[in-house]
Parts: sequence; C-alpha cells; structure tokens
Amino acid sequence: MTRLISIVGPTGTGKSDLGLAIASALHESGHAAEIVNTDSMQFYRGMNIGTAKLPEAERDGVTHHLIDWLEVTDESTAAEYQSKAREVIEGIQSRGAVPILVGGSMLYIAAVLNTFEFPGQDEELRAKLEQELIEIGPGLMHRKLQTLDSVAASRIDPLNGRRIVRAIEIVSVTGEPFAASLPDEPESWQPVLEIGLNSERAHLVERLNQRVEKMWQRGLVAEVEQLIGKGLRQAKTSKRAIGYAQALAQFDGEVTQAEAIEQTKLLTARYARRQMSWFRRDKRINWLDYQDSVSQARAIELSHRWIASGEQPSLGE
RNA sequence: GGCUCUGUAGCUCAGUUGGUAGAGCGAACGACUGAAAAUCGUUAGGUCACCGGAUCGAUGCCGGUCGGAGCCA
Repeated sequence: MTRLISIVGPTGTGKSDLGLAIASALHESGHAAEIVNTDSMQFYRGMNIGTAKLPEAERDGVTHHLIDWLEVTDESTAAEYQSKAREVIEGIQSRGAVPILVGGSMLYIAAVLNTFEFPGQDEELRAKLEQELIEIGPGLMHRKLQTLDSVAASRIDPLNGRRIVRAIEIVSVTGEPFAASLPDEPESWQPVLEIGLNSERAHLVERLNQRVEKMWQRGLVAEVEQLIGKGLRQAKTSKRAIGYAQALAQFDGEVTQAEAIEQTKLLTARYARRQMSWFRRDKRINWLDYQDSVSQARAIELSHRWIASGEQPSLGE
C-alpha cells in the first residue's frame, strides 16, 4: 500500500503548488501520485476565482480528485466527504499511486485522516431544534441539553447554539452520551505524513489582502452573476463562502465594491487564524515556511523518505 | 480672520448631572465529532489631545495651546 501524504495550512500559503511539486518529484523517482482536494469550497463547480482553484491547464497533468464534484445548490457534509475521500484514496492506492491530500478545510481533513465517527443525524429533528433555538435562545437550549447529557453540556458553551442543537440531535438519535470534545491525540485512519505550510502572520495577511484584490480584478462578481443562474441564491453552504457572500451583496447593491473587498479581506484573515488554531493542535504536522525553495526541497525530501521507508522526521531534525 | 462643532482603546463611537471609563470591530490565544470559508469562548490594549485654574477630588467645569470638521467673511 502506498503511503498517504497530506498538505495542510492556512489559506493562501501555496499548498496547491507544493502538492504539484511533490507529485512531480515523486514521479521522477518512479512513483505516480494523484491529488485529493481537501478544500470544501473547491467542491463546487463554477466557484473558481474566489476559491483560488488551480485551473485545469495548470495541473501539470496530475490527476486531481474531488474538485468540482458538487453543484452550488448541493450541500456538502463532512460525513459524506469522509466516505467519498476514503474511497478515492483507496482507489489511488490500489493503482499503486501516492495520494496527496491538499487543502485547508479543517474538519474535513480530520474526518479523513483520523478515526472520526460521525454520530447519526435526523434532519426533521434538527429542523425542529433549530426552530426552537430561534424561539427560546441558546441559554434555554443549553439547559435542555444539560438534562439530557450533562457531560456534553459542560463541554459546549451556553451561547453556542449551533453546537448545542447538534449535541441534542446526537443524544436523541443515538441514545448515548456524546463526548463533545476532540481527542488530544487522534488515532490515525492510516499512517500519514503531514506537511504544514505557514508564514509569519503579518506577511500572510498582506499576501491574502493582495489576493483578494486580484479576485475582484479577475471578475469574481461576474462569476457570482453566472452562479446565480445556477441557483446560488437558493444554496445553503456555497453562497456563504468568503468572497462569494460579499460579491453577491455587491451585485445586489447592498454594499459598494470597496466595502465588499474590505469585508472579504477581514474574513479571509480571520479564517486563516482559525485554521491555525485548529492545525496547531495536530502534533504530527511538520511545519515549513511557505513559498520558499528551501521549504519545498525539504518537503520533497520528507516525502521521498516517507514513501521509500515510512520514516517520519524525528523531533528537532 | 470671525462663528459653531470636535479631539476617549489600533479603528468607529458611547459615557460619566465631577469620585480616573465602556461597546462593536480589530489584535493575541483557545474550543470544535453529519452546515466548519460554519458556530462560539477567553484575554490584553486607555496618564479620556496638551498646559494651567477653581475643587477634598477633573476625562467631565473655566481659561489657554495645538490638531480636525463645517459655516460666514
């Protein structure tokens, strides 16, 4: 079985390019590699500019999976993605190729890489609970959870309506207590080499700001206009993507272009921060500086060793 | 030049009928098990423009200085 590689890190650090570089380096040494997208917004067909999706022409002939597999009106879920992605990964491995996961959607990555079992769902119940949340507020919902599962309640903030609703749903569906917390040391679904790309915050934010400006120059608003024709307004998840929600508001005349760009910059920088706060707890990640030829060489070296012998870099190396 | 308004956290602004101050956003950090580009939590930031006066006590009142905005000439 070929070994898994995963490239993670905040948005805009060059993960896609590094994925290609590693794929090409592995290819030279006789290992085929295919890329598996772990960016939840690149799932959507037609969402290209705002998700910084690598155009097909720039994929160097490397097969990319799980890009453009949903319509904007579809709703992705981590559970569905988990089974899909694992199927794709096993398919790649059965062909003797190396799967390289590339992307920054935290929950989706964890769902694939870790032993992560999603408790069941009940859409009808969920809808009812969501309505109730609106009516009575998170405080009372939290008390309700407390009577059902006091341990879960103690681990969820009383104001976090969304998690409270989901916890009640889980307890009701499974009839069992809900841990409501992530394990400190997750169990790997498969052995994996994780490479993280990051950079000093100020530099990253500056770069992200420039990228947002470019998205508008390249016609994000026009892309949104096209997506409206495909039902973007009726969408649940896709239309809330950073940049798309703002471009839509601009298209509707609710905000000026300057405001839309400004808000998008803010949300992007905040998103990058949240990504890091999630990734930092994963001690398996080998962090490297982004867009640096030394880092790229290092990442390739790590990958070679990993594929050849299953050797992980030792601490402080 | 005259009149009026104005100067409080990195930003936008509340506020104190005189007892040294708050919010939203931002920042740093954290949580996260079927929407996660989501949903939330914690913390740190202020000689309340500057100088003087009256007062037991001033960010607040009075005078001045400097900066900003508007109107009139």
